[in-house]
Amino acid sequence: MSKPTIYSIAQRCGVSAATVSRAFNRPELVSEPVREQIMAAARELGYQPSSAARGLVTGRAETIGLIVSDITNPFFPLLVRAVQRTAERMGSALMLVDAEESAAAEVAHVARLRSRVDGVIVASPRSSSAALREAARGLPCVLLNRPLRDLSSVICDNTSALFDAGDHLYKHGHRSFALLAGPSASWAAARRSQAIRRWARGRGVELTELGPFRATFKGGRQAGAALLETAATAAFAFDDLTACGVLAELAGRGVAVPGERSVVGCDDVLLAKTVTPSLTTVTAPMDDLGETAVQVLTRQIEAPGGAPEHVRLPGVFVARDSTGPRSGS
Amino acid sequence: MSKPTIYSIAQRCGVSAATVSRAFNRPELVSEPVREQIMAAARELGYQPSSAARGLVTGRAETIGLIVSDITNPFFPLLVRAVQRTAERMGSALMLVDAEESAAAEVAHVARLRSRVDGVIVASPRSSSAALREAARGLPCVLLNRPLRDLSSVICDNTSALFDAGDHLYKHGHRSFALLAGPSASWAAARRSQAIRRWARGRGVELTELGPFRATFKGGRQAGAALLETAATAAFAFDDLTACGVLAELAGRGVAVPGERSVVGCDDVLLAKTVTPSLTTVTAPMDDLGETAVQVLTRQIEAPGGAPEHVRLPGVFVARDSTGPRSGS
DNA sequence: CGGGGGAATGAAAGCGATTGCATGGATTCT
DNA sequence: AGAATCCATGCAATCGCTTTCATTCCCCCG
Repeated sequence: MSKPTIYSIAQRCGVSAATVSRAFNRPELVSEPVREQIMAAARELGYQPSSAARGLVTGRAETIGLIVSDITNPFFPLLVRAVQRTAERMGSALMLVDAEESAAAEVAHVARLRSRVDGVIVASPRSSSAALREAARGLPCVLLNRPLRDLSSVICDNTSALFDAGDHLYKHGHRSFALLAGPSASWAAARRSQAIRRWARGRGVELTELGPFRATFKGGRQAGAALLETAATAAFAFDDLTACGVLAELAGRGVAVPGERSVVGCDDVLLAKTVTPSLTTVTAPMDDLGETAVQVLTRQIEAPGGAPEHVRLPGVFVARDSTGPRSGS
Repeated sequence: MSKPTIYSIAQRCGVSAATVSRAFNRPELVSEPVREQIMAAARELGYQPSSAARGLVTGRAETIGLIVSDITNPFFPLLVRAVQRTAERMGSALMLVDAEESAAAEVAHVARLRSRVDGVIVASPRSSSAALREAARGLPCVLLNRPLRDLSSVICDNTSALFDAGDHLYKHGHRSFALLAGPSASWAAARRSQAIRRWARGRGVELTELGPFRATFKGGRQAGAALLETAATAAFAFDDLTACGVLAELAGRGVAVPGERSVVGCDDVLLAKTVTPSLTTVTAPMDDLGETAVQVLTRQIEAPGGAPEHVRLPGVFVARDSTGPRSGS
């Protein structure tokens, strides 16, 4: 027997297909006994409404797309989880694509998803603003961690948390700092560097800028090596992955952390807690970020052409074991 | 103007909708000039075929589902990438759901995906065999890392690599081992434990079994603590995450690795290379696993009701810095 | 020069749902 | 009692595409 449809059920219950459809979508329009009979038949036949058919008539795919620049970056899994969970709560499925770090792939994927989703979330896009704008034309779209005037965005702003991080180090007696800058193409990297510079200026402490380094473990090792050539006793790494590289490099050279140098990361990926010493870092509110992104997107979908929304969520400083009092002196 | 359809294009080009459809799907059936004209018009109008409409008539969603038991487990990102990449090459999109470690959620998600995908891959399922079988009834399905007679499966078999790991330790002079068992509900855990037992028996060395421990960082710390109460100089952790926990616990207690104890993990997640010391482990062929799973699934989709396939891919032992010669003695 | 065959195209029937409108019966109001 | 409502349901159009079958036109061969 082929897949059950509303017609199989209708026939079996001696009603019309419309009634079956209503029993599912507007149950209050169907009398109780009929509705129950229909539900029973549906369960018995293992009926599942065809989302293609429904999508065709409603014009909604009940699906959203999520494009991540690099799924292997430990930053993303928690985000993916939050997005998926929220989407599901809103009755939508999640289509995930991994751009594998290619800007070109990003926009190509947006194009490919167009016909299958109601809207997309692009996380930490690497593409140019123009390319993004063009790719999203006529498609509800929310950017994550990348502001852009004409498109909605949800960003995590770590400025104040980085100030806290700086103060934390300052209180521990540190007076000479290093800024291990992230990739120059990254909006987040620019923003973080800027925050740290401002903080250092405000505090009147010495700040040595190094980099940019790639946002990878290897890049972190290079950053660590560079750090050792300075007199800085504390360093701000671009993100946790970089920070882990720094830690590894320092450990490899027998430099104690936090004994001789303190290191702070950013993002608070899973890695941060598991590495030794555990990382002092800035926690990004992943759940909120993902949830908010989906909500904003949903609004865009329901009111196409509406004004773009911009949401800013702050990160939170968290002290762990990679920072401590300034060494000996 | 509303979304362009094949009709808009047909009208614009003075041909019928059927011709437009053919121009896309069976270009050899359309004369060259007409085809080009259609393509030009399509590009100009920004036409994107509605996959809902196509899906409705072809009965194919051109989408596959991937259910992972826990996306935050570092084992998965590479797998997701491999699956997505392969699916895309086959012209399919990927719907991802995260069961958040709940067995009940797994089967519920299979049910939810049913109507939107052509088939599903369930990675490292936690559900009971019966529940899985029932959930997959009538839906092409491939299990990853979980064999089950009536369903197709792709598994990573680490038996021989674990033998290599044992031999590697043996050559370094170790004679007393600990087995830090993984969750008892996990097929992989059972299989790995069994392999290690067999190896130890074959070698005639002492093997202390500890656990089971949860497959998390915390579980690893407990395992590390337990390890220290034994005289074993080398330990097999269930997976890399556990191994990282062990490392952290040992480091926290000032026990040198590999100086005093050697530790081997399993899976070779990203973490394994980044942790200090880097983990000696067993590399799972993620790309192959993902690719094979999609291929097997595709075959199931094309030949529904065909016999289930079972593929077994071996892991590969890789020595890094968490293992070394037996301590002093 | 007539007919067979092939290539290019069109007409139309669905695919499985949703939904506006029409209908008929029961209920209520005056 | 007749009219006005209202509720539950059915009819039929529609969403955008694929695909079968029929049609037309042209070329080639006997």
